[in-house]
Amino acid sequence: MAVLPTTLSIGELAARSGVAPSAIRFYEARGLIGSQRSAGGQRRFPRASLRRLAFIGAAQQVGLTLEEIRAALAQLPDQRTPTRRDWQQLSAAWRDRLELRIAALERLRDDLSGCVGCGCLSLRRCRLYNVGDGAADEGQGSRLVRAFGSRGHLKG
Amino acid sequence: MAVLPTTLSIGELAARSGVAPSAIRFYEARGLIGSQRSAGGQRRFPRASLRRLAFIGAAQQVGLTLEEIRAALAQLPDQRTPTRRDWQQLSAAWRDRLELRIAALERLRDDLSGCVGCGCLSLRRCRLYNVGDGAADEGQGSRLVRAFGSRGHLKG
DNA sequence: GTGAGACTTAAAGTTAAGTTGATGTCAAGC
DNA sequence: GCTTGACATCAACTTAACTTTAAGTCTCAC
Repeated sequence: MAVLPTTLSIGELAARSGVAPSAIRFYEARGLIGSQRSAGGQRRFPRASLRRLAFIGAAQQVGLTLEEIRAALAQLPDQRTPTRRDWQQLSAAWRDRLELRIAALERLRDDLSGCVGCGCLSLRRCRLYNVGDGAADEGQGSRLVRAFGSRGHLKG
Repeated sequence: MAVLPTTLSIGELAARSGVAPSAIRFYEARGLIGSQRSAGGQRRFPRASLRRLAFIGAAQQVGLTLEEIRAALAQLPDQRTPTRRDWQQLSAAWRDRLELRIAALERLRDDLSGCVGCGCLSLRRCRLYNVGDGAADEGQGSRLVRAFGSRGHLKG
């Protein structure tokens, strides 16, 4: 059996985390992850970096940007193992965001389901498509579809 | 009361749809939407373009790229009002994608909930974080978090 | 102690989905 | 019939999150 090393090279970390070396360097440059250096200047990561990368991946799933993740991680005092309270706060915030995104997608799905077979695209009063049309004298067309959710997180 | 015009300038279409003129031009360049031209070369959109834009917006919510949306729209014979069957096929495909994304987010949420207060970040066997770690002799670390869902749609 | 392969940095490239700017034309109310 | 605001095109810029490339350095198994 191979002995588990106490530190990992960037290649080892990449292989075990599934995150590309270039991405890991990128995260380091953005302050999401730290490393020691070998005598020759190569990165040496503690094993905790694996958790850190998993954390980053999970946070991205939630729809956070790297900057937001960096800010969240920065709140965990740097060389301290996060406390239960640290973690509770982060995960609660995440769950709220997740719930919102899930609700938005479910709403869209339900509206879609209600439309199946109705020939929506040619109808005047479909919930999904009767949007912004026929509002000529109102000066402020409805924004049903746009209001569905956090479209913004995809592109800032 | 103003009379509803049979065609819309790009500015009118933008105002009523909530989509910026530059975005509409962009969609036209990408083949997602068409227009006639006035004698002087300005765009004139049929009122159906409002539905088209709503369609595009809804599709983006589902996580489709503009290219995928273009392909979907291209299946609807160009100057024909889509049939019930056309629409059924599209919306069924969308719902499948939505279901997948919803399921992935719910799984993440549930794992998060299971973790609240457990001090995950410092534990060895949390579902969320015990990923790719300790797999030194396996040569193929697990990819739990990465398998959560379509991370890819965010960047292609 | 050496050679292959992993690592280093910096800069430039990539993709999606647009926005912004420059420069010039159209449309319409007075 | 003119001026003002909307519109036209085209190219360049933007942002996020990386990847790729180039040129050079380190490591370590033999």
